[in-house]
Parts: sequence; C-alpha cells; structure tokens
Amino acid sequence: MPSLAQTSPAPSADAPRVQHKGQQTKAAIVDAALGLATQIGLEGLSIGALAEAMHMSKSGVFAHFGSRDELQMSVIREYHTRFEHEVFFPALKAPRGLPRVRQLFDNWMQRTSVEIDSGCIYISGAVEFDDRPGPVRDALASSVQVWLDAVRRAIEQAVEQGHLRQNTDAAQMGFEIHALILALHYEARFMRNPDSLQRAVKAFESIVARNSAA
Amino acid sequence: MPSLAQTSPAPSADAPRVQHKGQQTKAAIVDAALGLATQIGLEGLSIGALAEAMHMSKSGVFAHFGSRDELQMSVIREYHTRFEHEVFFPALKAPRGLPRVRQLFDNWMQRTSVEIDSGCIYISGAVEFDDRPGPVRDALASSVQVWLDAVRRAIEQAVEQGHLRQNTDAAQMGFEIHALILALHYEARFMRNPDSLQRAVKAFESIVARNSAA
DNA sequence: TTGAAAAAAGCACGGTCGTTCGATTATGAT
DNA sequence: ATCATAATCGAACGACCGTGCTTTTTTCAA
Repeated sequence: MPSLAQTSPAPSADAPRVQHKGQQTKAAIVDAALGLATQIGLEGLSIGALAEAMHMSKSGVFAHFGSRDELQMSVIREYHTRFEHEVFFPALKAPRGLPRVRQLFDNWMQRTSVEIDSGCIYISGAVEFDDRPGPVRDALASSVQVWLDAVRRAIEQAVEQGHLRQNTDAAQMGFEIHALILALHYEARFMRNPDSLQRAVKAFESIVARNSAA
Repeated sequence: MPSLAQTSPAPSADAPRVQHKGQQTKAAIVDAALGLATQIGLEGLSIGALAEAMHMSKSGVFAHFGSRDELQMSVIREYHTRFEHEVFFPALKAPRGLPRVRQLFDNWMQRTSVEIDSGCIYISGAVEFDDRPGPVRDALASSVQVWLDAVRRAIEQAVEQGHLRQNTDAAQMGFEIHALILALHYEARFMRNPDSLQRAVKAFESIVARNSAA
C-alpha cells in the first residue's frame, strides 16, 4: 500500500459503503493494536493482551485477521496511513522546495518527539525484523521506503527550485536527515537525554546551510 | 562495569587464577548467547534455544546465571568488553586529537558493517528496553553511555590539540556521529541499501570539515 | 583412590503463545 | 418477524517459556 502520493492525496477508498459491525470492531482492534505495538513493539504485540484490552475473547479478535502476520500487517498499514496524515500531507501545504523540506523535517521530528513516549514502529520494527524474512518485514520495509523516497523527492524539488546547490546529492542529504531522526529517537527515548531535540534541529540547520545555494 | 578506560586499559582481573570447569563452560555459554542475541535480540534470546546450541540441558545452562536477567546482563558485559577491544583500545594507538577521532569512527563503522549481518545489541537493545525499566535496561544504557562519553572525550581532545575549531560543540558533534552509525545500521541492515557505508563516510567528512580549524 | 563439592541433567510446574473448531449470540436484509 | 449470515465466544491443542526441585554425573584436591 504505497501512496505517500506521488501525485494526489488519494481518495482513501478503503471504507466500505455501509460500515457493518464487523468492520467497526476491526478498526477498533487495529487502533488498540497500534497503541500496544508502539509501546511494546510489533513482536511484543500478543493477541491475548490485545483481546484483554478490547474486552473480547482471544478467538474473537483472532477471527478478524486469521493470523498474527495479518494482524501485524494491518497495524503497519494503519501506521502508514497515520504517518501520511500527520507528517506528509500537512507538509504539502508548504511551498515546493526548501520550505517544504523544512516542514517535512519539522513534522517528522515533531512526531518522533511524541513517540519518545510511545515509540515508533518504523524504528522498532526495523530492529525486530531485520533478520526475519517474510511478508511482515516486506510490508514494513516498503512502507518505510515509500516515505524515504518522498523525502528525497522533496529535496530534489528544492534543488530544482534553486533553493539548494545544483550539485546537492539528494539521496545523501536524505540519509543524513534520516540519521538525525534515528539519533533523536535513540538518545531521547532510550538514553533519556533532553538535549536531543535541539541537537537534531541544530544538525539539520548545518546540513541545510552546507547545501544551500549561494 | 564502565571501563572504556578514562586512564588505563585496565588489567581485566575478572579471570580467576585457575579456570575451573564451570567458568570455562559459563564463558562458552555467554559466547554462544552473544551470538544468538546479536541475531535475534536480547529479548529473543531464550534459555531453551541456548541450551540446544550448547548441547546442554536447560537447567544446566540456567544454573550458571540464576535468572534470565543475569544471563542478559552477562551478554551485555561480554559485548561491552569486545567493543572495547575491537573499537576503543585499537584507536588509542592513533595520536590524540583528530586522528584518534577518525580512527574511533572508522573502527566503529567497521564493526557496524560487520554487524550488518549479525546485528548490534546496543541498537537492538535500545529498542527492546526503552520502555522496560529494570537492571537489564540500566546495564545496557550505562554501557552505551560510557562509550558515547569516550567518543566525546576524544573530540574534546581534538579541540584541545587545535585540530578542531575552538568553539566546536563536542557533544553536538558526538550526537551527529552517533546518528550516522544508527543510519548506517538501519539502512544497510534493514533496508539492504549497499550505498549506506559510503554515505556515512561522506557525511562524517562533512562534519569534520565543518568543525575543522582554519 | 577416596570423598566432598561442583556441575549438569531430568522432570515437573504454572503460564502464555498462536491457532483450531464447534457452539452460541448478534446482526441486518427480506 | 424470519432467517441466513456474520460476529463472537469458550474450550482445547501443542509448543515454548522461565524457574524450582531432586538426582546423577563429573571434577578436583587431599
């Protein structure tokens, strides 16, 4: 489920015409599952704990997915969608070019800051599945790749607009920005270092300055 | 178990005079446990699987540690020691200042590159324990902190030596270098992007250049 | 070579896991 | 209101988990 709209924000035609009871319940389960997964990871997410949180039986929850893999992938899809709506789409309102790159990073960092308390499944999932082949890993990796590509495209546009130096390596700059997000998450969430946010901001400005057009 | 020698490489006086059978076995278990933990994480490490790998009974393995926590902490201590010997101590042979900072980063990156196949428990552990208080988390966090502090000290020395600008923010530079390692691990190991290593090298050079004395 | 101490094994326990299946209840179109 | 269908439950399964106990085997010094 790529999206992160190369062209348009997509009509999100997932929802059926009339919401049957089952679909509402399933949506509620996925919502609760996402909440659990951000805290204890996709691997730590158990059907039993999820059922308890939902005040349902294990088998009642299970029936909506048919397998644990499907449950995990549903969570990933939901996370993808929310990431789009909280980070990507709002940044499209900023003018194409450097302003939009800044807005993307700001939103991304903002979300990561919130996730200092809740956790980010793009980061925890990468660690949990980096050695475990299968459909869940694939879904996670492709979801992340779609987002990283979107960031790189925004940087390329900033070059085209003349905001960044003509010889800017967009993929390189994307790598360095991604690095800052990972360090922010690591040092703030795990090491409990409160300076991390301003460290990330400062480093971002250095990167922009270095690649800025004269 | 800090070390990462503020002053001297420490005589490592852990080993008893005469190695009794038990200690040899325990060392072999910890070695195998570290191998398992780097692949499937400290949380994924199970006593049953470890016993099977050692061709021992579960209770035979268990008796050496008394609890799973102790097993995990033993693994962390072992990793700490190896990290010291593979990354930190060798870099001390480089002259104090920028050369040593470069050597530290090179060794660190080298190790991370190897860990693209095996995994790094400082990274996976951070994700697994960022929300789980307890002695294991504490051991892990303090072990990481000791290393990050050592990197920062090396940068400070490079400032003192006049290799880096006088107003260099050593903690900031340490943050940015750490970020590159995290991104290298993420993009190479999880995203399977082969360009990651040179991306990290290039970014490191940018950081050094920006902070270099005129 | 003996014998105490250390190490390892064997077995069982309560618990949680994902999953299956048959029975039961709730839903919603006719 | 009827009734097929969808949703949920309850119980059970085999597997694995960490851990505690008791017994057997191995080690090593006297």
